[in-house]
Amino acid sequence: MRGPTRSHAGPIARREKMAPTKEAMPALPISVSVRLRSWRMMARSGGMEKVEKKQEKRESHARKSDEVDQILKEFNGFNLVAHNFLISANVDCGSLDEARRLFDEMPERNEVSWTALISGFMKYGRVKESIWYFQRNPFQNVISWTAVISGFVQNGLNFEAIKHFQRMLESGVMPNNITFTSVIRACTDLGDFGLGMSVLPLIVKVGFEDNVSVSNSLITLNLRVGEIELARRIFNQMEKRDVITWTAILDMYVEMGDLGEARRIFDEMPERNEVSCSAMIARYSQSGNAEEALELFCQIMQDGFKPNTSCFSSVIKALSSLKGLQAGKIIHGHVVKLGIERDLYVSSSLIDLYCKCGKTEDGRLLFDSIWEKNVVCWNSMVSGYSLNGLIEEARELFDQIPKKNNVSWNTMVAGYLENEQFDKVFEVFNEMLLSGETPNKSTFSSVLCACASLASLEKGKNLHGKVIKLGIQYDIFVGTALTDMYAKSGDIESSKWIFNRMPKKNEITWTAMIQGLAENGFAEETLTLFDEMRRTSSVAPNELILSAVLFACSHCGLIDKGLWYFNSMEKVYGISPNERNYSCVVDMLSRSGRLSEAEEFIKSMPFQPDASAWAALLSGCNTYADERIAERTAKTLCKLAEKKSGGYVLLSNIYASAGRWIDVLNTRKLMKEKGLKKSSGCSWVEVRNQVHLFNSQDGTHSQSAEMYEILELLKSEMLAL
DNA sequence: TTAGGGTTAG
Repeated sequence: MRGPTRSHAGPIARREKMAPTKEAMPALPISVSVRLRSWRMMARSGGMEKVEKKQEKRESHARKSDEVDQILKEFNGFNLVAHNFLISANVDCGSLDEARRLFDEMPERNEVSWTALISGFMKYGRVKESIWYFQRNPFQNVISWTAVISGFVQNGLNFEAIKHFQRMLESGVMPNNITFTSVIRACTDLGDFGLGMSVLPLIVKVGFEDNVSVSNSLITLNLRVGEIELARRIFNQMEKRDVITWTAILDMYVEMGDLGEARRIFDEMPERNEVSCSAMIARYSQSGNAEEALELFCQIMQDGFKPNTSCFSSVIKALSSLKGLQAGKIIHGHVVKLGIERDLYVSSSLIDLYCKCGKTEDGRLLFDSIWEKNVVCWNSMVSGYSLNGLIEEARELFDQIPKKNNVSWNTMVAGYLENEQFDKVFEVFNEMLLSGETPNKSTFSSVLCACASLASLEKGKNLHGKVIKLGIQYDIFVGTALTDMYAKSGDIESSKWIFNRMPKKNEITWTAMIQGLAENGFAEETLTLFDEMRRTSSVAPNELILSAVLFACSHCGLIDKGLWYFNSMEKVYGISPNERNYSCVVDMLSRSGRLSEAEEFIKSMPFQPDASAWAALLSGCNTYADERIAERTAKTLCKLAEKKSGGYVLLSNIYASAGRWIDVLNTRKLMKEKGLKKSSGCSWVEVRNQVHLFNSQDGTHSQSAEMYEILELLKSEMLAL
């Protein structure tokens, strides 16, 4: 039989009911005690899989139970210590009902019996039952109070934990180091720095300010709320430090963005264990330093360290970002060999790995092989489908998720965005709201991005209002999405307003703003902001930023500056200029009349120049009336038009913009002869959150007849005036 | 009775 919350081997002592005797309770022999303890330790350290394997080799589960029964019989059927051990052993294996049965049967219980059951219920999320026993517990000492407080914290009920801490103090029981550790953890999880630090005077009063566990939890509290200096001060003041202190301090440097220093600490740590190793690998992996994560993993393997499941899940994550399918398969082999493929962290990251490497079917096979899937497995598979363009499969699976969380919704929203089905983005977003799930930073950044793609200012403004209500408008992801949305919708002032108030900006934030300014024609501001970025931030210019800068230089007439930026792209920033960048330079030179230079520049391009480069030159030829170059350029454009479908339309447009109307007519004539049709233009307008499309050739809009009627009416009224 | 580490969305 399986327990309610995880797989278990079943109750340990299925014994017949014995008549308990209260008198004559000799102490349990040490050998028995040790044997029971080792059983318990085994259950604890390795989980039931390990226990089951060991049992297969040595003795059957039933025999072990018989052995325990035998021991109990030897001691007149009842021994308090043995019973307590049995309760703990059952708790460790998740057989809570058997633990309770044993407890209820006991003729006499001590504080250990009570605490074992109370903490046992807490451990498996059965909070109400835990409290029921706690309230009836005659031994409400510091240990059982602490068991309840830490139990609340484990179950995410942090306010309850604090409340019980207050009640404990009111009842006159003094906290110990473990109580303080649990209470500080509750404050950390609540993100309440003030509350956490308000416990400090009591810690000093009771004399635990030098305790390693208490200091460790205080360091973590400070790091979580960004009080890095205070965390460092606590660390410096500690006389004794353990492996947990050192692991926590790794986080401090990661928080400061100094992974190099974190690695130095890791290398110099006086003591390392599998947790500190997995912490370092995870930090590399989470910060996008996949190669380092992989290297460290290999190194600790070479050093003979046995990686745990955390190491595996982090290294698989690193491999999926590197698209390391082959290495991933090797790791998968190790995982199977070690029998840890059932770990949900490992299997979820493996699904992600296969999908990120384009092996969606392999990901699905793995997904189907998992018996007890959690929501992360589902989300990983949904995400896998959508990133491989299988958005319908993603939606189908999404609909089957038994208990969706906000990541499930965000995955689906992001999936539609990635697959450019913007109307679906809003549809799922609305479904999400209706389901009662609260959107978060991730949701808003995706939905705002959809608004930016549609240049849908009304929807974007509406979402901005929601974002303000949640107080997340200057978050790096949301702020960037808002900056981009306003810029793409043409509201550059609002875009600048958000950008200027963002406390932290990354490469994408700067790109959105610089590109936004350039595309909205604010050339000088583009260049000023680019200079500011170089002076004040550590962000390196990327291809998009430099394209925007070139575009701005071209529009400002800053030819030499533009050429200087163009030349520095490869030399200084290591970015190979693309066709767009080359065309931009051609445009720049042509606009300023340096036509021969522009023509030479086109010829020097490392790839086949596209129509836009020649078009820019032709436009310049028209402005500066250079017939010779114009003729050559027009011929080349004609050849290009023949090669490409739709080339004539482009050519005709180019001639039109260059004012060469005879050539326009000739091109159109040529198109007619070849039986080509000009594609129709269209425009759209957004009314009450709905985008209405208008086609220039056919009246596709359902209400076009009514619209024309109203137009006629307006016309006649205007004429009457 | 406790503190440090892991997977999926942006």
